[in-house]
Amino acid sequence: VARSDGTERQGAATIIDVARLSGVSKSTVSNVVHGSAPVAQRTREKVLQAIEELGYRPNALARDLKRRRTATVGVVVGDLANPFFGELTKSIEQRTAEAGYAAIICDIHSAADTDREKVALLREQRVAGILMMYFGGDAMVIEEVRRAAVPIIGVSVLDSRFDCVVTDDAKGAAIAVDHLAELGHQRIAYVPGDATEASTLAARLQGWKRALRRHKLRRGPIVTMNEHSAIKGTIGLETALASDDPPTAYFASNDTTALRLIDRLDEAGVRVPQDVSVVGFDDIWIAGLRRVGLTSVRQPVGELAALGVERLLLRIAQVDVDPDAPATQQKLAPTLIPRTTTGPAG
Amino acid sequence: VARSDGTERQGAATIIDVARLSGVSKSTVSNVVHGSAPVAQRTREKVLQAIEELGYRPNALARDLKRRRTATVGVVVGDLANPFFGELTKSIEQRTAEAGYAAIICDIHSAADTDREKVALLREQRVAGILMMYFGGDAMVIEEVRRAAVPIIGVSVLDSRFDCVVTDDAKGAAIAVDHLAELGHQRIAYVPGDATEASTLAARLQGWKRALRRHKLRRGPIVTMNEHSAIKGTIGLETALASDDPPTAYFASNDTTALRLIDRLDEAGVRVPQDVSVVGFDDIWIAGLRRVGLTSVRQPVGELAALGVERLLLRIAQVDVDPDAPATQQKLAPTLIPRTTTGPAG
DNA sequence: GTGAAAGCGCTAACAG
DNA sequence: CTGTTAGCGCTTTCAC
Repeated sequence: VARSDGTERQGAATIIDVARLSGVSKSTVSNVVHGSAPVAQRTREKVLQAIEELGYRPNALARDLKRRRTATVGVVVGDLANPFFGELTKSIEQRTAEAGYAAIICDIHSAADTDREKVALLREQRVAGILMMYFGGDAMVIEEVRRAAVPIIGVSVLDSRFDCVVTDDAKGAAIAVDHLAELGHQRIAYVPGDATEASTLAARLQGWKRALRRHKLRRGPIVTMNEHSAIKGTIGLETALASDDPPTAYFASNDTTALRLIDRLDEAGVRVPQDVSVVGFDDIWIAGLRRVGLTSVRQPVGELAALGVERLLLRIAQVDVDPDAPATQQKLAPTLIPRTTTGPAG
Repeated sequence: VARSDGTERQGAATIIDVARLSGVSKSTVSNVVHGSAPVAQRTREKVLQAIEELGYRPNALARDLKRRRTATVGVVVGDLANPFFGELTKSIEQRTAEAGYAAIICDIHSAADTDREKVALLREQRVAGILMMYFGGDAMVIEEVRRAAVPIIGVSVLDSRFDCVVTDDAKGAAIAVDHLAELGHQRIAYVPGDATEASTLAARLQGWKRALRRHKLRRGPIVTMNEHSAIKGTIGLETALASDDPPTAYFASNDTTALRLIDRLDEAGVRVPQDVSVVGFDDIWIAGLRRVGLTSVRQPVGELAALGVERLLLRIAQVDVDPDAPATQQKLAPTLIPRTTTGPAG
């Protein structure tokens, strides 16, 4: 970008550069850019041409600083590489983009990355709101957003302290167990996956327990795929298989876990579905492939994203009016998609 | 946040609020926050306490506006829901976060979302640099970033006009064809997937053609899974299967396409690998499941992300020194992972 | 060690 | 219709 003194401008053109080149004032430029006030046709053209010539783009930093609000939202996700969260994040990004918001996405890569730090970062960026697909439960996070009056919405995360849009996980677990019980299974294990968010994990566990009780079935074991996670009350897969009374069905907390479980079962020579049945949760697209054929509980991904973003936008709009409106919880209905990894109890 | 006049403060606390509460000046607060100048122990403590009390977070907008540079990068991705890009994006976000940058992620959801618009948006946000995992080839994009001196790096995208870090796609295609040729296949089809980025698609097509020639094999058909994409020179799967001389092997441009292809083959009663072999590209984790067992060309995802981000940081550091340094291209070696979807030609 | 002052680029009254 | 002005919250010399 050449300047009148012949030197190259440092950095990008500013509104002043445009004003100078077109011989008008900053305000007029601002008016043609935003259409906030009527501008004479001839003036507008001159300004537009100057903008074109200089490759001018308004500086969002300056605009937002002045306006005291940004058109940016923060998105916190536990694992983008998990296809379920990949799809959900994509869908969320689409909705926010449509609403004119840029999305700063933060993945929680390890224990070193805490949601608390991510939220602090997002606050510094003055995001208009935050969508959480992962929440560790830290009260400081709640405190931080509350005092700053930054709306926060849990998507596929349930916490009574903020608005949430979730699948009815307990019900999802229940319909999975119903399906298995109808097939005659008596010993149904639960397989929590570490790829699942904590509150979600708990709700599905709860749903599994209740459904077993409802069907008057003994509670099956909680089987973990992760050797080092020696959580009490849990047993490893080998132990489960070697027991006197091994499970004939496994309900996994999500599809990636179900898929890894089936792989281990295949490896161990346990036939699915002849010997044991497996049902997953999420219904990621891979589950639908013939060779996979995973029976799964489908979550309405698109709705989750749409309602989560809608709620966030609502909160953003009302933040000055009623920042302390009570938290709302929306639970969407899941659907069982029976496929070929479940069959009659042997 | 209570103010001295008893009212609630609007919005977040500023550096001035902190200064007032601790009885010092803005500069001193700034100094304790950044350690940019020595501050007396007692003063520092007072300031720190005020910060704590007010829940003060520096406003990144104001800081960046003043500094004339942000700690934000833009990431443009074609399809986050594709597991390959999910993994790659996750890995990239991790690297940028480690380097202290926030990532604004833009997915190209449809033809209505152009990379050009996304780049314009990112420029307005004054991102320090852009990572492109999708590029439509629009010259305006190049022009836009060039004149604004915003570094841009293609990751898994190849274009001579900017720095790129890619897998050697032609070589990947070649080793896939080599594998098939060794198994005795003579008629090898190419299956482009619309989930693959254009330059990548072209490179793999090129590699396939060359390898066939090298093996002195006739060029097989280009088979499309997408009925409406009646690109000339392409045939539908049904047509391919019904031909006098059907392919005995298919090389798909990526794993999701390969997986969908196998599903269609299964549906049509064509056995894989007994009747035909299929090899994919990317080696997403699903490919490794026993029930899937997809032979695939592995891309070094972690390296792609690491080198891409490294290169971007380098460019950002040098942007004032040498903004016009020539574009560099790094090609990483792919590896063939043979599994069970490929076998000897019948 | 600490404070005062000058902007960064922009918007939004308010005059003219 | 168009220009002037006063900041948004922060960093960064430069005095004291």
